[in-house]
Amino acid sequence: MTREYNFREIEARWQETWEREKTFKAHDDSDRPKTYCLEMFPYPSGSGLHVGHLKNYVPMDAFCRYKSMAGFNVLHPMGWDAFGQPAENEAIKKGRNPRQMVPEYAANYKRTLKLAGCSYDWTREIDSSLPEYYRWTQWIFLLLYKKGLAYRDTAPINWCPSCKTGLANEEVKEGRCWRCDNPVEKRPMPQWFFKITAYADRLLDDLEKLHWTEGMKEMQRDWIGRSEGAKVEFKIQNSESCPEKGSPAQQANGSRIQVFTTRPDTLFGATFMVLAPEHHLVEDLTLPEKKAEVEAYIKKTQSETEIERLNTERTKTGVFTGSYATNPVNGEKIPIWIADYVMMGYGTGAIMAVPAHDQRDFEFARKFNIPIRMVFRSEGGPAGPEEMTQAIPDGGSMINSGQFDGLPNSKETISKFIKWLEQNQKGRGKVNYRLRDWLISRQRYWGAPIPMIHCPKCGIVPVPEDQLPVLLPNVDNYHPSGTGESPLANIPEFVNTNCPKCGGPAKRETDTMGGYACSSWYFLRFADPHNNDIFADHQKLGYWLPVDIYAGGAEHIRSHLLYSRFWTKVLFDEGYLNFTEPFLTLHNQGSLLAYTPGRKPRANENAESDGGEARLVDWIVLKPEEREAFPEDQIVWRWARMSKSKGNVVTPDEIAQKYGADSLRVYEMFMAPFEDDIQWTEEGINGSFRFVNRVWRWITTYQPVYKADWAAEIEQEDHLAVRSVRRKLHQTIKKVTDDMERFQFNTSVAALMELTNEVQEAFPVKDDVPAADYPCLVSEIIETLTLLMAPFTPHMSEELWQMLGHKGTTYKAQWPKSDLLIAANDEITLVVQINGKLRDRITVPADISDEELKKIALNSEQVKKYLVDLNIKKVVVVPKKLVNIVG
RNA sequence: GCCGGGGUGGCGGAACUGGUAGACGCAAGGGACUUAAAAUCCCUCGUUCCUCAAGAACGUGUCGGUUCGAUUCCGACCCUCGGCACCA
Repeated sequence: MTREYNFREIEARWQETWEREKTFKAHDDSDRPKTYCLEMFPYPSGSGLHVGHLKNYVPMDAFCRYKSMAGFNVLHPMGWDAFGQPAENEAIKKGRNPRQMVPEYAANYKRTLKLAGCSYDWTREIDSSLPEYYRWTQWIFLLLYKKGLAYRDTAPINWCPSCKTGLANEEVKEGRCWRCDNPVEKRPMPQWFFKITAYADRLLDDLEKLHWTEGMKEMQRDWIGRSEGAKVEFKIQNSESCPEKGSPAQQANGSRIQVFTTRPDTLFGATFMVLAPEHHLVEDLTLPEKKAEVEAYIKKTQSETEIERLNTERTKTGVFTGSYATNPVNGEKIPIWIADYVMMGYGTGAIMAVPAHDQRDFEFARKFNIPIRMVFRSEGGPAGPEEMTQAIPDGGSMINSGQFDGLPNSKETISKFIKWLEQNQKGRGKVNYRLRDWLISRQRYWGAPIPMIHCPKCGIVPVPEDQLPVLLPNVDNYHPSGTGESPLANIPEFVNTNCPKCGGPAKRETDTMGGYACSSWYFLRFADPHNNDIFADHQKLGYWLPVDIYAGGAEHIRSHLLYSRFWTKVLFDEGYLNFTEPFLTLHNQGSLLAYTPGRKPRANENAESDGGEARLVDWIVLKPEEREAFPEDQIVWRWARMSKSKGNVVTPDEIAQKYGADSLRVYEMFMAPFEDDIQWTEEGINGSFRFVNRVWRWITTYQPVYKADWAAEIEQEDHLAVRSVRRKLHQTIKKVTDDMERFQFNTSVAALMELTNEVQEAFPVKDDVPAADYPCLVSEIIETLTLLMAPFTPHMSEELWQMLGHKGTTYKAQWPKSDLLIAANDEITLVVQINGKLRDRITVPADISDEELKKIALNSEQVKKYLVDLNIKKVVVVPKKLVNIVG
């Protein structure tokens, strides 16, 4: 009586039904508790979705379906991160206008997500490149500006010569552009920044509230990089060549150099100072006779890429400026050097160097013969600098440190130094961050225009809110200018405007906002995506937000999450939100790996890689055209992340065609935990396909036996002979429910497989109509299994559900409840150990007492033969589980 | 170098708060059905010893510790993946 499992027809039909019935529409008013589940919205690329992308979408979809069945009002929206460089670069490559291209690509993504059976509320679809969306991105920019959190500054920025635009600090990975992987340069440019550093402590402290893994929190902490210490002022001594007067710059700066140090306790050991070559005082501090040398050094460091400078292995270099400073604690005259191991971007760009207790300073001092002075010493350690082979970071007690001598080298002593500095006005306690302000300006076309106007009279004036959005003009040529200016600068109709303040002629800001601006608040928009009066209605935000479960790639941990958390806090401070953290729980999905042919690099391929001594490559993917002629025995196969560029992608379309979307879903959830990578194999998906088929076959076989009112009569039915099946059923309900809550899809599927195996053994699939021995139990299994499968195989479950005579969708059906009495085992396996070694397993009643357990264990034939020459010292009994006989 | 995750059969992976290691699946081998194949169903499947069985020993990266008992806890080390890195 089995029916054919025609998955192609079934899946297409139910996808249409869901769309027609708006099954997944989230309602803003409901008695049910809400849950907001969100995947990071994708940039819809031209190559479309492959099965690897579904590693995120499919499990999250199963989770949403489960939550809906468990009684929640689920918000599960989707949109497109379409504004920014990836889309623009793609459009340039294809010679297309992003305005037309993006919707096409988005439509293809949407089609594929529907094909995979994903349950999105498409009425909330958003596209960050549409004016009705970016109007609010601009609005938030103005809000930040009003709060003094958006500012313009000319500073050396990370410049990607390939993308021809500036990059935020977070977008630089190992000195390379996160998008195109080319080395970045430093370039001074007037740019817009967001003052995220003002929120550094809150971004750090609030991590405590979140259900993120320790690893993810730690990454955010690392990136924020809080360190406590002191800011200390070193007076510049007038140089001997011009004894009485400092240069104008020296006077303007009060003739002082500010340094940040985490170790003010080592101040007495500071025997020189080092400034970053870019430090603004360098020019003034350089004596005429040192000028040539210093300038040559600066030139040399400028030509170094960020990558070269990041290399910690190389030896220290630097030059003496000829000037001296005064050590504030002991009045000593110490030389001022410049060296590239001091970075302008961290702290004040200047350090006090304590060679005895800092390894970098030690190396530098040894190389340039600068005195080394210990300021603490421990017993057994080196007695003096001449005995040192490396810096000693801490320990022992203070020496050579005036009134501090004898104190232990400890945190308390550091506090005493800071107090002393503050009392004597030589410095003060200071917290420093690695985090730098967020560079938002892009000299590119495809982004939200920064809503600012430059007026010759009034200066920088924000665009009034009622004039938003500042529309991105439609143009033919949107290529980067290459001059460093945005393409918008060449469009007079856009640039020329009137000052909102004085009405006079003025010019618009031509930079656009980087894509991260759009993605820093989209999760708020989903609560109320079509609102034209505000970015989202306060009440709706209050109902839906914050996001309960957020899932996405680990590559976004530092930038996107940091920026989103920052904006959320700003909007909270302004009273727009009633929560301070947007994403309560966070999951990072693993990737899908494909077995990929490659080859060893040729001799020249590593040597001349751009950017100097870059990473060593030991494997290069074979391009399809290259593979044809490549000798088979020289191919090196590896598991590599699926991506279009590697030519190893598998599309959902081809898999849905061959095995069905439901089998694909089961496979992606079953093969590994959510966070782990999956090695894609066709055999694997075939295994999932077999499982789905078995469920289908079993349920359709026994469907004639099904009675919808089984629940009323099942307690009267005598199914003692098959009670273990019913027990297994209820154990499985519990197992799957618990695992879903913990985001453990792989073990959920495994539990369903176990159940299916056991059910099939008790009620085999035969060709003839099965005997209806236990109609109520069979009905319970049919119904429960159909529903338990629904999150994993939604199409098949809908089909079966309808076949059983139910109206409506499984999405709104009630998730099965486990009856703990039925699930309870009436027998347990007693494990008998002797000295911790397994000797016997005995089946005993579940309600057995400890005494009986002990008795049974000692009487076991298996055990007895070991007991002959064993002097029993002790018997450990673990209730209802185990007996360990110790001799 | 620092921080974080992880090392379990031929493979992917299970094992709740210390208590039966290897669930579930893949691959492999054998068998049933079939003219045949596919599909399906049944059996075997960590290693070693023993002719087989019964049974035994070993076994969760390595070494050591705590414990009646350790994949699980502690210490040291090795490998691997991810993040950060002349961060003052």
